[in-house]
Amino acid sequence: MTITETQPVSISEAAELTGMSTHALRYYERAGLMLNSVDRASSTHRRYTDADIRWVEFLTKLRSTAMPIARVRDYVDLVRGGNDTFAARLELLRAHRETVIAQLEEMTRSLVAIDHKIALYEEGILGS
Amino acid sequence: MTITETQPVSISEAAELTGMSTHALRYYERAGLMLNSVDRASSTHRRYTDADIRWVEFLTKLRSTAMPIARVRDYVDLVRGGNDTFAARLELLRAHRETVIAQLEEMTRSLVAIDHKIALYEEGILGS
DNA sequence: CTAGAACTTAGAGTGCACTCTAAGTCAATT
DNA sequence: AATTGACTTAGAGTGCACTCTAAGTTCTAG
Repeated sequence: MTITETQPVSISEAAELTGMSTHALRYYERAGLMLNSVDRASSTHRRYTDADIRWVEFLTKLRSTAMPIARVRDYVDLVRGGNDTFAARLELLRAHRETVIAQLEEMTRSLVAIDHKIALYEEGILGS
Repeated sequence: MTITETQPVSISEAAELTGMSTHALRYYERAGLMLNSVDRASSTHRRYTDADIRWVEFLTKLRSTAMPIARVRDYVDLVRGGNDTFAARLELLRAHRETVIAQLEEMTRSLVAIDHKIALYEEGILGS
């Protein structure tokens, strides 16, 4: 019977679980990133389900790879569009994948340059 | 005699060489990121030396690894501070290095999640 | 010498992604 | 029943990093 927490949670608990602020969670919902608007208990207070939490976590992955909010919304809109949008979603994610790889490469190149400068400092060689 | 371009260049040429806008180059100078203010030919027009260009390129590496402008300025101030600041500069760069590595790790984790979703789409399994 | 392009400055404007505020409502405790 | 604290909304405010504008100056070509 050890079923993992399946009770919907308040916005502040959702914030703790996802590492976002309550403000940001409301902002995401207003920005149309929430797939279906979060349920309300007492007709006003939000109740985040497990699925909501997992969705926010996926959004966070998109955002942490520098996908702009607008692009995230495009993806969400496609998901809302149903099965006809499978190909478009796949294309969007693949395109994003390429930008992420490019970012990783640029970052890695920059890191190498920074490491090089660190090495020069460690050898006491440098002036700038 | 094949000496590489060593003539100072105009701001628009500097922009082309560094991939930044002329606006951004002026902004960086005003923000105190330029080590020593760029020389002026005709007492008004900027002349970027090779050293200036290389410096901007290094700044770009710091920026492309998400070092905030304010932190970059801290580093520049240390460099201006002379040899006494070697240890502090090294420390700043090492600390930044850690944040870059953390960023790379998070990005890579997110990429894995995105790849996983792509794979599900490719197998025609998914709904969100 | 003149026209036009490129440059100068200070300061205002932009876009993004939150973040905060105000004024009020709801829930839990005393 | 009243207080306290978490929640609600719409909308304003913030911080960052540019980016643009206006009004004027300087360089270059003809």
